[in-house]
Amino acid sequence: MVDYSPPSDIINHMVEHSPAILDSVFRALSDSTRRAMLRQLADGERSIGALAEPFDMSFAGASKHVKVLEQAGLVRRRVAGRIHYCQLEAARLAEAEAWLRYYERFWSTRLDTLDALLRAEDEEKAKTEKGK
Amino acid sequence: MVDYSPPSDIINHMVEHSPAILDSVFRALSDSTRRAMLRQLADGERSIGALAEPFDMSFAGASKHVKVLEQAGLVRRRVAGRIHYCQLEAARLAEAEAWLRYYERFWSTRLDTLDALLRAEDEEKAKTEKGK
DNA sequence: CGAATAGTCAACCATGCGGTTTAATTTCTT
DNA sequence: AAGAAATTAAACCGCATGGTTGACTATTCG
Repeated sequence: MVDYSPPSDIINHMVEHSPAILDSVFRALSDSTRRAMLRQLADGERSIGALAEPFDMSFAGASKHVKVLEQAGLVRRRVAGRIHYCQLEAARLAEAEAWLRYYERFWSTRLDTLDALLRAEDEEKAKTEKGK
Repeated sequence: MVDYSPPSDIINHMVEHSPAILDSVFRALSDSTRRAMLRQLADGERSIGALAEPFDMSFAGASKHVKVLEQAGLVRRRVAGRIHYCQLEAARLAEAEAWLRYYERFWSTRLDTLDALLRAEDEEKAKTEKGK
């Protein structure tokens, strides 16, 4: 059985990776407006205007939120004419999750239920979200 | 096969739970000093002083960080005489992780490798960390 | 061309943050 | 009882934040 485990400096890199990146990712996630934007983006590409619409907030305000998400690497922007389309970017969220997951091991693990619960909702969500 | 899947309002509760709580948790995690403190706490209870020690920072400064962690529900405090002992509190980290995990499904899933990688390091870490 | 649309930029405001210092409180030690 | 130790509290500083408004740029539509 070959040892596929990575050198521990890679692990260390992931656990206290580039602190600045984790800083910006967690910071970006610490605002419920931005989290809601990410949730919208989970359903696919959205223009800035479309992202702004659900919130009682100026266009410029939304634009600033998107910039925060973008600078944290959570969102990629594709400019098409005068419209800026935003897309979820997985990698950075994955880093944040990796950080959390690392610590999961140290706590008691009642988290598994929670996890299962979310995964169970998988198909169901996919269905119900269709008619939005 | 019985349906164990929870009503979707529970899921909703978990995905955009109490926004204020997720706000405070992610905010607390957005500072590398506080993340380092949590990492210390992953090895067990620590006094405020012990938590402050690795950082070139005043006692009061560290105390404020701990308060942020505490108010986010990430840390519990046990006062014994003049010493305040801090302990990792799993639940809130779990909520944050649940939020992230929910979105994981929407991205591509190269994250599994990352996960496996961290879990592989499991025993190894336990060994090497002994001589600290 | 001219007007509407999508978005940014800059200035501004109030608030909060990370950090300090100094003072106060409580507990342990002697 | 006196003093040291562990910690909080309060006041303060500089800077970032979330939000606004108003002016500006670029693109599309008629």
